Parts: sequence; structure tokens; C-alpha cells
Amino acid sequence: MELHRLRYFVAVAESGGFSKAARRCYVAQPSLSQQIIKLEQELGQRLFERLGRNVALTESGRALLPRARLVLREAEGIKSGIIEDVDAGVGVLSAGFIPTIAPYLLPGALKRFYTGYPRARISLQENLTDRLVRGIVDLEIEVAIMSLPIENSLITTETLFDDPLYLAVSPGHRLLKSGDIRAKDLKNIPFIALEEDHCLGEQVNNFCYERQINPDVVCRTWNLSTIQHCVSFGNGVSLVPLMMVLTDTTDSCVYRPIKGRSPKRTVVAAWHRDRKLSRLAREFIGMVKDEYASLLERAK
Amino acid sequence: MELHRLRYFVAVAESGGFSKAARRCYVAQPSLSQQIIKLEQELGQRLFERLGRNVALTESGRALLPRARLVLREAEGIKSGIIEDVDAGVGVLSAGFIPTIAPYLLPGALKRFYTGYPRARISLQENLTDRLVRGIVDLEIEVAIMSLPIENSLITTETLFDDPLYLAVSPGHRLLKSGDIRAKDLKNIPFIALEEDHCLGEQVNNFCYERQINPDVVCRTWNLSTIQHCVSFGNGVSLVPLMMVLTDTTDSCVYRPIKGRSPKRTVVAAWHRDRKLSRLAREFIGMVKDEYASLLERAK
DNA sequence: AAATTGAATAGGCATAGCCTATACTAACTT
DNA sequence: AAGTTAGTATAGGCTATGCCTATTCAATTT
Repeated sequence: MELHRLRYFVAVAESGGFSKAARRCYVAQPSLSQQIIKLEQELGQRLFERLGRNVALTESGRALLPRARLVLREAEGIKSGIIEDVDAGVGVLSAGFIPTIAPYLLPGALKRFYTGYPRARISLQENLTDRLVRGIVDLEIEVAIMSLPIENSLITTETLFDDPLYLAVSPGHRLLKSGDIRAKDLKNIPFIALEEDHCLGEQVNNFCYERQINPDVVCRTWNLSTIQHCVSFGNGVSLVPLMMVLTDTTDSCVYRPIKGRSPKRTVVAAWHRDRKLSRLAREFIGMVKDEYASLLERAK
Repeated sequence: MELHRLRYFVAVAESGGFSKAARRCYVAQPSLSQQIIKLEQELGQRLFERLGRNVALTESGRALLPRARLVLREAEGIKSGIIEDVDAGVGVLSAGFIPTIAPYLLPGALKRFYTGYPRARISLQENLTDRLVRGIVDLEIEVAIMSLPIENSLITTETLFDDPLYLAVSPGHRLLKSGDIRAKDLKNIPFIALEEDHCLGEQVNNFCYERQINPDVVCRTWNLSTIQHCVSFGNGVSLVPLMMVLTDTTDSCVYRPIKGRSPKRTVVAAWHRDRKLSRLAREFIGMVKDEYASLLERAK
């Protein structure tokens, strides 16, 4: 089944003759006759009744005509169609988030995205950094929102913002009584830590190591919200990202910045070095950034 | 836009690589690469990002994929589709009727047809014999229901039935008092005739001429129902086809057969000599015949 | 009967698509 | 770090397909 044969067929059916159809298609009449014959052979059906100088569709021909028109219309519309689709933001974006960002930025970013591009869809993956990196390299993920460092020369990053880490304590904790809190104040205080598989856990670890704090880790967990609950129950303190602080609507914990060289993580968008980001991806990155800015704004 | 390029494109998109796609399509990898490049040129859009051994769809590629699948699916389904359609009686039948048959047989035949072939459609033309003949010769009409004679060597006919002509008189007409009615009884009686452009008018004319009746034609009309009304008002008598008699639900006229060599017309299906009738056409012809038989049956 | 119109057939030609061979590149191994 | 492997792109030759012209055949028109 080839398209030019369908084109010829439709031309004959519409013009009512091989010669007229040939002129319309800018080919010689024998060429067109041959192609019609081949089409008839391919379908195993006679398509026209040739009666002297008149040509009529057979029953099979009548059945073919609307189908042929449909296929041709679809095929001819492909080029304009894909351009329109891209312009209209129709498409699927494969994005990734690390678990210590997703709960806080994804909901708002998603809302912005679907408002701006109602015909687009997102295929989302929430995973640890190394899995996301693998996904990017394997071209399964177009862009991922994660945190530095990323050690992979195949990956390009664009920094979105710095997310400071705040100290989370239970209400009435004794640290709250002493004005500003500094890194050294954390020494020998019961500490709830995130598993080191998470980059955030690693980052907190490094911070403590650099400041020569040896925290008294009473619990390691996989989940920031678990940490939050542990802290609120007075089991210890922790360092949590500002985006979590800003989206915490409970009053179960009290959060304080760390004075001095305060800890932070750098949030980036990451994609394959050699890949040109799609429009949807670029827009989405911007929306994640906007969402964080809007969290800060609302907190004022 | 050619189909094999779309096939290759879909294969690459689905298999995630040019080599794998080439194996799937049973072509060499370079051939496939070339066709993809040509497709990209044709669309003016890059469809894949080639990154080392990985291949990913671009935004345009993602937009193309569902469209390409659609076109291919439609194209591949054409052959089976038209066969199914023909089997299922999907299609359009171009049929013709002469005006002195259509009102009496068409409604019933149509009902049978749409019951038996709900997905079929009829394109109908009601016209005088010579126009229908022209339509058949020009292949605009596949089959026409009309009456002999038909003088055209391009046309084949199949006789469906003989339709006797009955005498129509007003109730209480004096002819009713004298037992059987014979042709000679019509002499010098006011007569309502059909225009001779209608074959029926011609046929009645011939009948009278052959029997050496010289009817007193008080009115010539174009329409059998006008004749009926004229007769019922006592303006004269007429010869009308039995199918009209059988479908007349009023009691405004009384109908009587003509004894002796009674007049009749022969109703036939006519089509182009060299044309093979479609299944729908053959079925339709049968239904017209059935409808007449059923009129006779009901009248018993 | 001659002329005209239109479809089918025959045969040559050009090109599009396919093939093999090879180059090039990236990623994985040792 | 160098070699190996897997995969895509490029080059060049070949074939087959589609197109062309010329011609034949059939039917209708003049």
C-alpha cells in the first residue's frame, strides 16, 4: 500500500477518467494506468469498471474511496500537524525529581504547567539522584530537578536556586532560648538524620563534618516527613530544607536558620549534555523556579 | 510523504535504535538511516536526537509518532476494511425509478433494503425512461427500475414481473353495471390519459391503437395521482397499473380488470450491458420484485 | 467510413531505495 | 589507557520501480 497509488485512485474516481486524472496528477496516462492496476492487484479487487470511455467505481472502489481520502488527508496534514502540535504545547514531558524536592515543589509546578499547557502531559519519575542520572543518560528522562553535586560528564545542569537548610526543633526546645543558633550549638545534641542514599542526607553529613560537629544521630530515616514527626515528638533536632519549612502548614516543629556559614543545597535542572531541551522542558524548568520564588514570597 | 518512511520512523521510535529498527524492517541499517534523514528533510524537523548509541525522539518526533501510527494503521487496514465493507453491505447504490413505478414500489422496497442492509445508502433518481437510460450509459445510475420497451443496445434488462393495467372508474359508473369489461367498452367514453412522455402513457396509447379504440381523451396529465382524482370526480375513466390499484387506500375510485387480451406493462430492472452488478444492486432488484409480490399477496 | 477520444500494452530510461563496505563515534573492558 | 564492541553515518554500486514515448486497441462521434 503506497500513497501515490491512493492519490491516483482518488484522482481517477473524482475526475471520472484515467486521462483526466493523469493530467491532474501531472503524469502520463500509462503510468497512472499501471499504478491503478498494481493497486487492484495488491487489493485483489477490481476498483473500476472500464467501459469504453467511461469509468465507474466498482463496489470495492466505492468502499475504498473514503478510506483512501482519509489516509491521504491524514498524511498530507502530518507536516502542518506536528508543527501545530509543537506550537500548541501538545506533547509529553518526561521529568524527574528527587524525593527531597518533589513533595514541596512538584504540586505547585504541576499546577502552573497544566494551566499554561493544558494539552501537555508529564510523565514523572521520583527517584534518588543516581537513578535519575541513569534515566537521563539512557534518554528516558528529559529533565530532572535535583541537587548538586552531580558527577557525570554527560549531564548539563542549570542552577535554579540555593535552598538553605534550617534547623528543625520541637516547640519549646532549649535551643530556642539562646538567640541566634550557630553550627557549633548542634554538637552533642540528639539528631535525626536522613539516610545517606539521599543527596540531602549526604549534604547534611558533609556540613557537620566540615564544621567538625559530631552529631548524636539517634535515628536515620528515609523520609523527610518522618524526620519532621520525630522532631515534633522531641526525639531530636534535624536540618531540613527551606522549601519544606515553607510548605509545612502544621505548627508541630519550629524552624530556625543557622547563623554564620549556613548550610544549603543547590537545586538544579539537569539534562543530557548533547540534548536540545524541548520547549515544554524549558518552560517546566522555569515554572519550578517560579514556584520556589513564590514560596519565599508567600512566607514574608 | 511516503508510507515506508513512516514505517521506518515508527520502528526506530519503538525499538529505540536504527540498527534494531532495521532488523525489524528487514532492511540494512544504512537504508533505514537514509530514509529517516529524508523524512526529516521533508518535514524540516529533526525527529531523533542521536546521542552515541542512544536515540531519543525530539519534540517534533513525539508529535509525529501518534500521527504516523494512525496513518499506518489506516493504510494497513484498507484492504481488510474494504472487503469487510463489501461483505457488510456498506456502500451507496445509485438507483433509478420511472415516476409511474416509484410511488408504489419504492417505499416498500426501501424499507426492505434498509432492514437488510442498515449500513447501505441509496442515491435515488426518479425520471423518465430516456433520462434513466442516459444515466445508466453514463454510469451515473447502476440499476433502474422501469418498463419495456427500452431501445438501447448498451442496456441489459431483467424482467421482474408483468403489471396489468386496470380500468379506473368513479364509483357508480355505468360501466360497472355490465358484468365483465372489455376493451371495446372503452370506445367513445371520456378518458383521462397520461402524457406520452411517460412510457405508461405511450403504452396505453398503443393498447388503444391496437384494439382500434379511439378514446375520447378529455384530459392529459403528468401524474397518475392527478388521473386518479380526475376519475374519482367523474371526469372520465383511465387505465392505471395494478401496483397503483393495490396501494390505493382510498375508496374514491373503482378498479376493474379488462377482460380478453388485457393490457399490461412489463417492469424490468435495467443496467449497463458490460457492468457487473454490485451485490447491493442485485439485492435491491430482488426486493423490488418481492415488494410487488407482497402487494399481490396482501390484496387477496 | 473516417476521425477522435481514451485506455492498455510494450519497451527504454532514470531515479529512488537497497545493498555492501567502510569510516566514525561513544561507551564499555581489560 | 588502550582495545573492543556496538551503533550510526557515508560512499559507491546495483536493481527495481515508476515514468516516459510510441503504439495498439476499442468505442463513440462526425
